[in-house]
Amino acid sequence: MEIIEDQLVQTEESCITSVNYISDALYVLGGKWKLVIIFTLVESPKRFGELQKVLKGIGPKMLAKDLRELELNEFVVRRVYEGKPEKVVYEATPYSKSLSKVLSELKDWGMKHREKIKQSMRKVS
Amino acid sequence: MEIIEDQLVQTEESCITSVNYISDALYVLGGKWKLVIIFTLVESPKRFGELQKVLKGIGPKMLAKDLRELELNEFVVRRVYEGKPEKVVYEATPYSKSLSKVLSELKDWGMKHREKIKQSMRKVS
DNA sequence: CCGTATCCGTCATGATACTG
DNA sequence: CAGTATCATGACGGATACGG
Repeated sequence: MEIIEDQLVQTEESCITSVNYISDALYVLGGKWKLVIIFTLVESPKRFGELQKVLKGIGPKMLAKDLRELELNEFVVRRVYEGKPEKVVYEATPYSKSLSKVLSELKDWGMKHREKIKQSMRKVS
Repeated sequence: MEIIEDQLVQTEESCITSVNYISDALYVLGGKWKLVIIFTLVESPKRFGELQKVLKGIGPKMLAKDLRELELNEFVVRRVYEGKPEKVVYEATPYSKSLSKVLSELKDWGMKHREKIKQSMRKVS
């Protein structure tokens, strides 16, 4: 019995380690918008207003807050170009690009998920 | 000018579509615990108490709520085995397993991220 | 052991108005 | 255009007690 317990603890340990990695990731990437912001900025740099348009539904406060946090964690660079009206552009860093696999897997899964939802809606109706 | 606008709208459109897929995914998987719960259950089915132990820090209320939602969205099956003390086991469905790529990419990224954090802490000290 | 019920505090999110 | 200020709401989280 105790031996079995030990084995369980072992397997649980490695599982817990993996869980910690995922929790770490979610700690910096968590929330409703951060991953989406990173995704759109990896596609191309964008201005504040453009981001608001692409991320339908986000308010300026949340967007500003998330951008600040993403800048702190080095996912995003805020560049200011002086000029008549000065231009502010947000740009994804190489570190953001290290997330591209995660993002593309998530996007693929999201596509399949949407298909599944559509089908179950057909069944209901 | 209007033609350029149209082109921008085109590129934005495809970007927005991808954004929607990711938002869809985050809608069902979002929050602090859902992905972690799915991950541990994909490794092996677990009981309520075991989950509480593995996910250090989650309270019974949150765990119950997330498990209920995951059951609704068909990520998890709740199985009850009758017996002296009846046993309740939560099990990942095949649909959860369709997330395995997302999860392993996220885990890998989390590992690298932890390394990066460690290094930047060394630099500071 | 498996949860539910309750209370309560904190934080994330949102809507809107407003300033440089 | 880029963001801040303000206010409101709900999600999340912790503690504890309780019932099946």
